[in-house]
Amino acid sequence: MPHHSTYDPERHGPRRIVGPGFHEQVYARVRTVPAGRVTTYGDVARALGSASVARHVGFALAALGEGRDDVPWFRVVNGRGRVHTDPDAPDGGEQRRQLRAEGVEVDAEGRIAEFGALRFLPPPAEE
DNA sequence: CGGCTGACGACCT
DNA sequence: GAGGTCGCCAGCC
Repeated sequence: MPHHSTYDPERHGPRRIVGPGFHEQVYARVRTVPAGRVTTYGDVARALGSASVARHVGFALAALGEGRDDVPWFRVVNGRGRVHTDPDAPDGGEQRRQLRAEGVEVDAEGRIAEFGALRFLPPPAEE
């Protein structure tokens, strides 16, 4: 252990909650988000037991291939209610298109309208 | 086996 | 606002 760590369990949750099969656990939590609602990377991380793995939630979703339509990845946005950037897409990209298709308003900046009301917290994962 | 890649979030300047 | 640091690590080559 580093004798001088900035790690704070109050803020980050327990260490080393990520393990083999982590991606599948992420996918299972994301599947709990109903159509027309959104959640955040951090919310999924907390549902899995540790806020500090929000980044890995993103990694897991990034690892989804084209052929993985059983995971509604597009319902996951960042903690400020914005979709992950689709820089070169004139229409805002696939995520916005999919969200709009289920009635979620997304502005030109990628912001979700009524984010607070649409935000869905995935239930905690079971052991 | 080692090295690299990768969709965040909280806090700081 | 914008930018940097650091917390976190599986999966794939």
